[in-house]
Amino acid sequence: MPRTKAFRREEALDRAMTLFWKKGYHATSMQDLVDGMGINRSSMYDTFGDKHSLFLEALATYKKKFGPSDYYLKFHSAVEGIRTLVDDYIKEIISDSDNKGCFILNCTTEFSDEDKEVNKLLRGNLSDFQKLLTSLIAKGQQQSELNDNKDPEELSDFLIAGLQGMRMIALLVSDSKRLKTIGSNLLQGII
Amino acid sequence: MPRTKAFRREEALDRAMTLFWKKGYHATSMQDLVDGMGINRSSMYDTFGDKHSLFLEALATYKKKFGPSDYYLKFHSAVEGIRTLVDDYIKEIISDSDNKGCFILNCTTEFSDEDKEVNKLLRGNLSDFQKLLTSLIAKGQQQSELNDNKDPEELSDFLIAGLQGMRMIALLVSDSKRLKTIGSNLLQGII
DNA sequence: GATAATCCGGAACAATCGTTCCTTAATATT
DNA sequence: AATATTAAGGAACGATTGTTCCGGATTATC
Repeated sequence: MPRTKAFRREEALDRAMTLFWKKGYHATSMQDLVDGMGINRSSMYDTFGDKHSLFLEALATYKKKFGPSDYYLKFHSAVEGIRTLVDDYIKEIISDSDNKGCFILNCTTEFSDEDKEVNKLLRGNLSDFQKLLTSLIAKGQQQSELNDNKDPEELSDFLIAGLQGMRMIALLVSDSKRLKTIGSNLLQGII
Repeated sequence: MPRTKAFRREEALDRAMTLFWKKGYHATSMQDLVDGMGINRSSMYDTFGDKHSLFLEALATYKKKFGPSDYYLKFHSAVEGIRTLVDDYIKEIISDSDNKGCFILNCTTEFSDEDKEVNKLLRGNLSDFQKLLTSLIAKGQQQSELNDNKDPEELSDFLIAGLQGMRMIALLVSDSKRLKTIGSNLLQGII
């Protein structure tokens, strides 16, 4: 009976994610979204509800696609896992040609405490990141790849701070060599 | 002949700074500013021009008040200067009870490349910060307080990334002990 | 006290904001 | 072919956006 959907929900959501990612929540208008998502205004409201709901879905999509992944736990060497994670992080920054930055970090500054739902997602992402790195570092210490004179959790905090700060610097300075140097200094900090 | 100003320009600008700092550029309306600055709408336009000009002044004010200061160069021990800088940074974060974060970092994510004037100010701030830390680290190496096996500039990048990332984390997690631990790990990274 | 500069209150502007609604077109299932 | 569901097009809503303008109140200087 029903007509098949003429647009793919997932694809439209992907485009919304990119728009919010690039311009932020407040600066992105529904008109921008209608234009950028390639679907009708009515379809947008029917499919995603209001602007805020659409934004939450877009942010959740980003977290799923670009957020912490268990992939890095699968390396035999924990240190190799961490090194790959840092390298991938830098690659992601370098390939961000239009300087969108990290959607999560963008939201962290845009919504201080004004939006509880957004805040919960952001804290969840940070928590996931911390758990991942803590596991990796603990594993590296058990394998004696890493010095075990420091708490894995505290080293994880240190590493996350460094990576996120690196992302911020990259928004103002595009010099891949400098990023790589920061990355290598961060790795030395946890060995 | 002229009536004396009934409000102090500096004080009004200070309040505008706090408003933009807390909510960002796009989310702060002129009505918010009229209410928050405590002056009349007409006076606001007469004194500061349009919204964008007011914002630039507010941001410049922040940079002057909270940006990199040569104060830390005056310590006899460079390491003590750096340590004090890091401690002050952490104190500033902790005392930020309503989670405004860093105005500069907020702007870095809000304006990717859309505003050249803002971007110039942000890059200037980063550059000043780098020069300050590079001087401090170089001085520390000359005084043999620091190991000189690494380039001061690269250590400065490393330190800035860590400090800025710490600020981002603090927006989601309020735990001063964790911040201090990150700070001490950062200091160890440059020794 | 007259003059001139400033501040204030508030109305008004066009433009845009997010959102809703109605009508028409299209198509997969019965 | 009839039906039901979806997408599309577009007008319209009230609210808010940034900005301008005018009239009146205030006050330091002459």
